[in-house]
Amino acid sequence: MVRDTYHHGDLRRVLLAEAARAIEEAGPAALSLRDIARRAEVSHAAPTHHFGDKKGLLTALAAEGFTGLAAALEDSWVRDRSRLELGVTYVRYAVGHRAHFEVMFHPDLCHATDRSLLNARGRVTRALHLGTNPATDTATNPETAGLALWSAAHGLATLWNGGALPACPASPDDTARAVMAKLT
Amino acid sequence: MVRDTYHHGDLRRVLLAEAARAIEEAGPAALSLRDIARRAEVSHAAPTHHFGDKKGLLTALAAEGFTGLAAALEDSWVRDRSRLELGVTYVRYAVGHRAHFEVMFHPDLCHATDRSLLNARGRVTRALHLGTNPATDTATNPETAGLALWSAAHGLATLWNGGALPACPASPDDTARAVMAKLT
DNA sequence: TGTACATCAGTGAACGCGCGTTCACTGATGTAC
DNA sequence: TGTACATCAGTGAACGCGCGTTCACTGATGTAC
Repeated sequence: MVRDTYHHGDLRRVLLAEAARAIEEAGPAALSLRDIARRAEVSHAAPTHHFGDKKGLLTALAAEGFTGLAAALEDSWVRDRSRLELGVTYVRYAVGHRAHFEVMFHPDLCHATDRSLLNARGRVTRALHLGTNPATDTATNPETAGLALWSAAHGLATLWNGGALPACPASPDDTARAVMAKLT
Repeated sequence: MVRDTYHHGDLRRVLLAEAARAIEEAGPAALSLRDIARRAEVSHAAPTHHFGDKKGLLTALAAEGFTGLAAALEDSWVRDRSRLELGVTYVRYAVGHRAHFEVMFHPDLCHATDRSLLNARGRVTRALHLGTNPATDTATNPETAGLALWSAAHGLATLWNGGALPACPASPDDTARAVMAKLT
């Protein structure tokens, strides 16, 4: 124990951060509560105290990820009022928060019915439809517009994080901008 | 043992099929060699005999997936000569082979340097560029065209398989067609 | 056609390990009076 | 200001379990002659 006090003070946050680091290093399949506790330098039972069980920790991580992504998207829209930039922001967030992103879209790993998780996820879905107007967009379905943007951004982010792109020289931002520009 | 012969006859194929079923049910994180052996009704050491180790099995599954996808894409191109349909085919394959698709894009789970895996993956990448012509497409970068199609199809497939789409009524094919139509 | 032998495919016991979870506990903090 | 007490946060020992891998083995198959 490196700590000088018995109480940690900010353990919950630290555990989430260490979980994210561990997932970035070896993927969510290799994650264990005991490893996270080791990284945080607390006893191996401490994580359970904060999250109930392993899925509880991953649920919290996913919820944190959805909340952060929703905030990033909303900021982006306020700043640029551009759906292209909305997609770029999505990719940037995913690449910058690989572990969160990984967990967010693997419901197997989480308590699927967790309220805060569902709320945060809904907020992201809504943000992805900013700039599509059901009243004026009668010709093109705004659902489809939202889904196309989501698909392209999500796909690029996933491929990028998975190392599937063969020797891509450009930055994620530039690549995302080029891809998003192909959407009508 | 239900079998009446000592030798199984087709164990390798059966093990891959059972692995795919197991992954569909509970995700790749929950996969174990012993569980696959149980499903195939062989001793728990039998899978190791065929694949060397756990990663070996998943590598074989991923390679099988890439090969099947490449074949589907090539067929699609021969049949329709349509890049839109190429994207639809990608989504259809991914939705119809969830387990393979999952493993294909998680290099953590595989022996990353396996030759047959890399070959099959390259074949998919090439198929995704069918119909983009470096000679004539000087205005729009064919790399970008390939990547945009890939991103949109991959993203839609991933979101669909992950259950991320809120109550989508249409079939994967129809949804993919609508999304792909938004690409220039 | 038969026989010897090499090779292949699957077995089952054994190993050591790290895991998630439980539990009674103790140290620290906050609140009521 | 002090004291009693409830609550919270983290501990460390213990549990039972399923796992991947190894190993010497045995049953079955194919091939050479």
